[in-house]
Amino acid sequence: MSGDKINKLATIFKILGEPNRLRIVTSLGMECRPVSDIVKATGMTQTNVSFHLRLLREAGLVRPERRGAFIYYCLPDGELLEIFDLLSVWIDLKRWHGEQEEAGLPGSKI
Amino acid sequence: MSGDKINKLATIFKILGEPNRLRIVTSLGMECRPVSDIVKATGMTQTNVSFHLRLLREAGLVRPERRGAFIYYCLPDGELLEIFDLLSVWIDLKRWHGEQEEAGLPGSKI
DNA sequence: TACTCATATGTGTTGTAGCTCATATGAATA
DNA sequence: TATTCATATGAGCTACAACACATATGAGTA
Repeated sequence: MSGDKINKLATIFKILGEPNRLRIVTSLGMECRPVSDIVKATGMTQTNVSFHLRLLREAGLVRPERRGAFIYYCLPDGELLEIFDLLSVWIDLKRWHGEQEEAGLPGSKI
Repeated sequence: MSGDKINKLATIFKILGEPNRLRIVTSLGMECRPVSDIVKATGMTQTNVSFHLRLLREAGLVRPERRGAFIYYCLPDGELLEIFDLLSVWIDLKRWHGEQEEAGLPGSKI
């Protein structure tokens, strides 16, 4: 994989690697919601939601849409949610046995 | 999606959101390689590779395997790489138009 | 135009991630 | 067992991410 691709991928991962941001994205689902709804749904402060929305927006992970006094935010498409599900299933099935404490070599401290 | 699932997902994303770590993972591909190989392939210092390998290991994203004096690291399975490809294609096709500078509302500064 | 509501943004603080240096551990070999 | 090679780990530094507060902007309405 090219260095450029890796950097873009890492950027997306980093953006999604913040629990509050991931909550915002998943709370959207496939519907567009105004910021005030996201604030209510997540319990975060308005300032903080706006802060994270900007990063998500600049990364292209979320799309704003003004409707009157409100600004609705939407996911660009549903594929992202499908990828989340894939990874989530992967985590449940293949990994995350406890806290991965015993990740070393069997019978050794590495 | 449950809060627990979101946290686990966010943890994985955060781990993969560091370019050097992502380079380590993708440089492994489906083969197991000793740390010294990873050091050569990535150009990072040994200390730093070890530092990141620990995080990857604790997250279950990489599996160590001692062979004599060497410790080989492997990906637990290939599905992870497939997910990377999915996201990478998504980035190329749907997103990342320039630097997303024009992510606001058309004809408005939001 | 003045006022209100919804959202964005600039500034400052604080915790933590990433990195390096020095050193420890553990396997192989003489 | 002494030495060497491969890798891990603890301590300390620095930069940046996440957050809050105060304030600005921009749309709707009286």
